[in-house]
Order: sequence, then structure tokens, then C-alpha cells
Amino acid sequence: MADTGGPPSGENLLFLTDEQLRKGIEAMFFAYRGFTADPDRILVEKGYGRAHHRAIHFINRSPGTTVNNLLSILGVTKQSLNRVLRTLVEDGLVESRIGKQDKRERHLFLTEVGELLERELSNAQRDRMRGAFREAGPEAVSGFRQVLEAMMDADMRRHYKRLKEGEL
Amino acid sequence: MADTGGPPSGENLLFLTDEQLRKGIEAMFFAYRGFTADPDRILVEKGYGRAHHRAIHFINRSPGTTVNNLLSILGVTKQSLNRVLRTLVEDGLVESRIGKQDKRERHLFLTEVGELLERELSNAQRDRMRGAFREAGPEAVSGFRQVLEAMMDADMRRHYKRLKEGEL
DNA sequence: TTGGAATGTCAACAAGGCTGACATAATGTG
DNA sequence: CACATTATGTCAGCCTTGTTGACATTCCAA
Repeated sequence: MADTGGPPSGENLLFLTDEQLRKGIEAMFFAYRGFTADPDRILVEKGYGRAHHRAIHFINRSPGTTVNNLLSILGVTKQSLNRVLRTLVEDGLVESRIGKQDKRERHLFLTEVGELLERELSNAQRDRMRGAFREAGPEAVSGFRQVLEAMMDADMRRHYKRLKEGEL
Repeated sequence: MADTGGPPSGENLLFLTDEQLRKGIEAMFFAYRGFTADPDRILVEKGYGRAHHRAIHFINRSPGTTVNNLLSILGVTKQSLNRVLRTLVEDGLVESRIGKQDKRERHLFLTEVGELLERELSNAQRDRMRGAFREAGPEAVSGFRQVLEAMMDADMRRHYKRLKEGEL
């Protein structure tokens, strides 16, 4: 902070003008639509929704995760998650095993069928992401992730970093 | 592209590994939650939802825009948008004026009250964005926007660019 | 043994998507 | 002028996904 007080000056602060911030906001809005568009199409075919995708994604990421852990990652109520999990279990995409140490806990796993759908969804989403990454280049990708990480709520950043580095 | 053909090698392609793509995907998911969190809190207080926010945002961006134009930006059905617009007009946040040339069209404007809410919402969202931009730095911000733009569907990118440069 | 945690379940409700059908007015076209 | 099309609004009904509240069960731990 060399420049204390006074109006913002120099190109190094141009990225903090309201105009620039507005562009960032609209970029997030439009990009998120693209981000979800491809999986959404697949999900509709199969009679599922985004909520199912999210559950499948994070169960795949952390096989054996508990319902409570999933709840805190997804940030929804247990009733909401339960409805989704129930259909996934009924349809044979997710297996719910009672915990060995703590028998109250349910540990969640994708079945082979579940993994199949997971791969289909994440392939579609990765294709989109890969295209964007390739078009923008490695420098841009680094910045992309830095800004997104800084935009997260503290507890979401915690989850993000745990998933990012944990490699579980 | 100095490295043509052959397996991916070197750090310059590290950003295209499935692992990196997955990080990007999860970053988008968690960051979008942060992105909407602050306006959402304000909206709940006032009895509105995200759909109202979107309408208010783009009417503010393009005063006098038509319903049809808004529809194509928001990507929802007219029934869905109409439900939102009706409450905003009833509550005196939005004014709907019959077109002068084409009297079938309705031109949408924020009232003073509407502008007040718009400012409250966008201030909250800009604060978040500003914090993220400041934390990440100008280089990162540039990359952030490049990747997001590349992630959009073609028609959304069209809208984005028109809004970005149009300055209407 | 008792309290609390983890989970599941039932019911009810709301927001905000969707489709389909229909009405109205204005506009454009032959 | 007649007709088709466009822009918009509206009604009805459905779905997903979120919410709250209440209540049951199971089981760990003090």
C-alpha cells in the first residue's frame, strides 16, 4: 500500500473500479451457466437434477464419507440431502453402509453404476473446463483459481483446500 | 505451441490434467456459493429471491430493455420471468412502459426504490468481489475473467460482451 | 442411566424452474 | 383488407430443491 489516500491511480488499481467489479460479477453469472449446462443436459435425460450431481460428485471424491460431512460440504438441510440420497440408493447408484465404529453413521459409496454416471457427468464438465483452460492459458488458469478461492466463504475454503490437497 | 505432438510434458501442460480440471470444477462450485451469499441474505430479508436480483441487475444495466431481451439474457421462460416482474412492478421497484414505436413491447426501468435495492445488492456483491480481486491481484483478475469468458456458451458470451463494451 | 449426537422420516410449504394453452394487441406481409 | 407473426401476459399444473418443525431410533459417552 504505497498509495495511501487520494483517488485510485495507476493501472494497477484499475481492476478494483466498480466497472471492473461489475464485469467480474456478470462473468461469474454467465460462466456458471456454461459450467452447469453440459451435466444438466445429461441429468435431465436420466431424470436427475443438479442436487444429485453434487451428491455423486462429492461421494466420488471422498468414498466412505458420512452424511454429516456431505451436509456441511453441500450446505443444505439433511432433509433435502436425504431425499436425493434416497433416490440414488433406491436406483442403485449409491451404497449406504452402516459405520463399523459408530453404527449411527452411514458411509456413502458409489456403486459401479454410480461411478458410470459420475464419469459421464464429470467428463462432460471437464471437457468444458479443459476447453476454457486451453483457450485462456496456464497463467490465466492460475489467476482464475486464485480469485475463486478468495471469493469463497471461510468454511467453504476449508472444504476446498481439504479436497484439493487431501488427495484422501 | 512449441511442443507439438507427443505426450503432455512440462509444467505448461500441468493445468490440463484431470486433477487440475477437478480443482477448477470444485473452485467454481464453492466460489459461486460465496458469490451469491451476501445478496441472498439481503434478499431474504426483503422477501425476494435470486430471480428478482437477476432481473433487477440487468434492468439496471440496460434501462429500457424489453421483456424479450431480458428473457434471452436470463435464459428462462417468459412465465418464470413474468412472475418475478409482476411482483417487482406491484411493489414499485420496476416500471413497465409501453413502447413508443412498437406498442407491443414493454420497456423496463428501475424506480428510485428499485435503484435503492439494486445499489444495496450490488454493493454487497461488489464488496465480496473487491475483496477477492484485492487478495488475488490484478494479474489473477485478468486470468479469472479470461477463463470465465471461455467457459460461457456462445450466446451468453455474446450478451456478456455486449454488456461489457456496450456501455449502452 | 441419561443426555446428546447422528440419522431417518413424515408433513407441509415456498421459490422458481418447466410445459401447454389461450388471450390480446400490435405489427408486418401478401 | 386478411392473415400470420410477434410480444406480452396469464392461468393451470407439474417438478426439483430448498426450507421448517416434529418425532423416532440408535447408540456413544459421561
